Amino acid sequence: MDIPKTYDPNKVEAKYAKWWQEKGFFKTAPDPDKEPFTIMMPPPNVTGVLHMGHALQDTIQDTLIRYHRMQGFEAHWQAGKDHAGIATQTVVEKELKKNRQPDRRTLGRDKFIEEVWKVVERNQNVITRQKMAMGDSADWSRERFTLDEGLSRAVREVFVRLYEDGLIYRGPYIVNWSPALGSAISDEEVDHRDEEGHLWHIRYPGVNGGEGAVVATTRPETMLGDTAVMVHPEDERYQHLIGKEVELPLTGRRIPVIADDYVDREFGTGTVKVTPAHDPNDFEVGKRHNLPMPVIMDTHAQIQAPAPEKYIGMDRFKARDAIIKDLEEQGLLVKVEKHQHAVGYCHRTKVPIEPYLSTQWFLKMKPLADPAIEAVRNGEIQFVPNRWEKVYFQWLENIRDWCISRQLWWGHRIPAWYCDNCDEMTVSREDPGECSACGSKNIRQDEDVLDTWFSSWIWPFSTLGWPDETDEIGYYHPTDVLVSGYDIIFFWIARMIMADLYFTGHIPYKTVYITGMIKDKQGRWMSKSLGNGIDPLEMIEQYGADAVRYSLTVLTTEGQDINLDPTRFEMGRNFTNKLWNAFRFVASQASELLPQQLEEMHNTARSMPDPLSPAGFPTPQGPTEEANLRRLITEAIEASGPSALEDRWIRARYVETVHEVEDRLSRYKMNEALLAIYRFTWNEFCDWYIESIKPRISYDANANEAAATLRFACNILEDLVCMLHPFMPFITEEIYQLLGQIEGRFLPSDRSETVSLARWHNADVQKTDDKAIEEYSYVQELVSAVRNVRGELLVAPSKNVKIALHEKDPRIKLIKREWSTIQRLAKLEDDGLLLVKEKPALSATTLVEGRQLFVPLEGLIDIDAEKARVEKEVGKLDGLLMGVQKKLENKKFVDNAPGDVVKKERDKLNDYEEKKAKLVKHLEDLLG
RNA sequence: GGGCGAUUAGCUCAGUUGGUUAGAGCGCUGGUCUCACAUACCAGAGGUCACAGGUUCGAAUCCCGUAUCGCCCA
Repeated sequence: MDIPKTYDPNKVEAKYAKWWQEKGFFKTAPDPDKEPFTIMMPPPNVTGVLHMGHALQDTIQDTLIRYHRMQGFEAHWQAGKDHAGIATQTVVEKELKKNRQPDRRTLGRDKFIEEVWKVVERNQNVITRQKMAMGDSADWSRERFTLDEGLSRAVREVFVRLYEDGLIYRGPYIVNWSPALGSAISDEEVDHRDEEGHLWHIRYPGVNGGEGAVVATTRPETMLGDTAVMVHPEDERYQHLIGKEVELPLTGRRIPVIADDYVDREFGTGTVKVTPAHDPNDFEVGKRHNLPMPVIMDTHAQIQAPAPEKYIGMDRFKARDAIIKDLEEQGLLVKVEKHQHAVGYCHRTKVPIEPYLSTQWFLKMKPLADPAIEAVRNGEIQFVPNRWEKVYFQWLENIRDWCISRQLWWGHRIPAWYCDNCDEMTVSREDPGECSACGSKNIRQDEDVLDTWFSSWIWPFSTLGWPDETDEIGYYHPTDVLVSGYDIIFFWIARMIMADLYFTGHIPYKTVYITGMIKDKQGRWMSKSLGNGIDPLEMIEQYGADAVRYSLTVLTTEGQDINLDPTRFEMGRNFTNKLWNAFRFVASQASELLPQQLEEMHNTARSMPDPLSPAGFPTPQGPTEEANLRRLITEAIEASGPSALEDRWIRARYVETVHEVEDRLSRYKMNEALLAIYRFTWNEFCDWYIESIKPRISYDANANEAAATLRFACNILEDLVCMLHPFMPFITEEIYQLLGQIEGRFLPSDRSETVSLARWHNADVQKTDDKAIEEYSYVQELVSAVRNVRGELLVAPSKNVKIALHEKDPRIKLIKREWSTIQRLAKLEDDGLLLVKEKPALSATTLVEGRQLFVPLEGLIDIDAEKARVEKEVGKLDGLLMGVQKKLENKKFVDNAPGDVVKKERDKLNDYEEKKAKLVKHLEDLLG
């Protein structure tokens, strides 16, 4: 077999990504005989490309999916994409501008939407290909899009039902307005930042030249929309003002002074201006006091009528400067103070939010929130790590109504129609042809679209065919795990739970696994503007998808943020290289030896006597020969069970590793699961097992034994790649396929076509082997001890040495049995085992299991180096002894600690003292 | 203002229910191109577990506080 010397991930990965799809291994269907395991893939925005966050979350999801698929679950990973209203529309508008095409308004709604679809279709494919490159084993044939026909129907059903249930309402309220987007946004889309601003004290003169009032404000430009001045009703300083009027500077208007206990007497002057159309609190005041509510800014936050002519058309911040200047000139600016305050920014455009009075659609959240709180409170849904539950509760318990309308074109258009004849509104599942009240055909659909999250919050069931009662809903839903980041707990996760409970009566998923966020090396968010993003595809190209997955998984711990340095992918690459070479070694030996042995079996089978014919008669041809061959093969397979100590040891360690992986995965400790496999692969299979079998497979070894050993090694390696497959799907598939091609390995007939459908070897049905582990550990300790002496005394690697043990050492039998292994690993001479009564001259001394092991180094030993080495050992023991002695001298410890703990300490004390005595004796010898 | 997280080796991070000689990868030091792998092998150095108290026979781990950094909510 021709195995390339270096592993080329790009080539291999492309091959299997394609093959898996062609074979349809990841397609699922409701199957009552199998238990489902389902994950809904968080739908990525169609605007973007894959980023590191996706790479991390997809890796975790894919690992869970592949693991369960191998365990025999109908493992369904629901793929899909999100139309991402604001993001997509913005991207397309920018693109139009860049290409000097007509802008959105000029194009008109229909033409513009056509343009968006073009971009979306282009991006859709790119994203899917990227996810396939990651190795995502999703069922792409069931992929959904939030704007496809079925999901659009589901969205409309949800809207209409909530409207009919009285939870959706429409009306004029103060909303968070993003002047950059020209749209309302929800509370969650506003970021608050503490900023150093100013508090301007402005005099509003009394109507008859009186003093009037001095108001303090952080946003003087809004004064153009003031319709009152307000004081606290019990504030004795201002009793005389209540009910009077003051002049509103720059406008020529008069406004009343009202009393409302909303006012904080301690803040500023205790007198505040009231701008009902541009401040949420003032809006409430305005309603209470029946104040007029002039809107003095347009949708781009430029001043508009009824503000004075002079300011019209000015941007709000330019207007602020102008107003301050004008007030100053008129002597009405009393004082300016520095002032720390929170400013809301549009999450997407980073532009300050304008509180803005406009007519929008809202969803009452309280009735939806209560069951969602309960579902987590009673443990039906669990967050991992569970600290996020607190965040979830905090938000739901203080929930506010959700503004769901957006002044955009790209999205689900609100299914409400207004009648031009009777002013009635029709809300309907089907597009109505006429007004539901007066029957007029003169109706217009609402111009606005719904918030994107209004379609993604029903993702777990809309993707499965809801509102129809499909088999899929009954089978896959509720799903098992949601894997997502903490940044969208409010936007998405909490809302999904609310929607599912309301519409299906079920939870959407049992577990919410919250990942950390990927930051740059210095812990900063990755962003385009900083240019510090790491492109996963670039990394895949450079290191391979398996390496990227490996590194991301290992770096993920309990939802902690990851500060990612791209060089971290080297560890993944190194691991794939290590695994590849281990495979290359075993497979190249096996593919040379096993076919030869098979050939011999054929010959033997031919010359074997027919058991039914009398001895001495010539062997007949045909079925008997085949039967003989079968017998020989069966024998060969039996012979390739674990026979040597290292076989039994590696098998036992494999079983223990499977056990560890299962345990860690069940607790979502992905990194620990993978590290267990890593250690098994590198530090046990490669460092010890392969090295141990080398004598048995070398050219001068017995051919049958070598063949059996290689068959066993191939089997272990195959088990290993199966265990690793959920984490690193590509290289494991490649190795699995190539292992299957080794002639003479005698594969079981039920061996699966692909490793992705290989059966997971559950640990609980396999046996470990304590004796093998105990004995092999001694071999390891012995070898390490000799290596330590060699290393510290700078014995040349090419130089073989001898070892000497006391003739009564209880391990001598074991050493003799495992001599070929020990000899090779410790680099000993063929006859390098000496049994002695006392220490040979000029020997280094070390301890194995507390007993002395001598390394005679005549002519090589450097007394000073050996002294230094042993003194270091003694020093270590002294440290340990001190700790133990201190404990045992403490009467309280001896009296109070559990018996076994005290005994352990006593044993340690004896052990250390014995060891020390031996080494001290050795030191004395060296000096003497 | 409320909440959460972090602080462990030069760097990036692990460390279950309190009892280990506190670990890994990278980096570092010394030695090896040993017929799978130099993306490797062998050996080694390196930590007062942020600080200060407390509980306990015993604390990196539990409790209180302080400091620094970061995030979320208001």
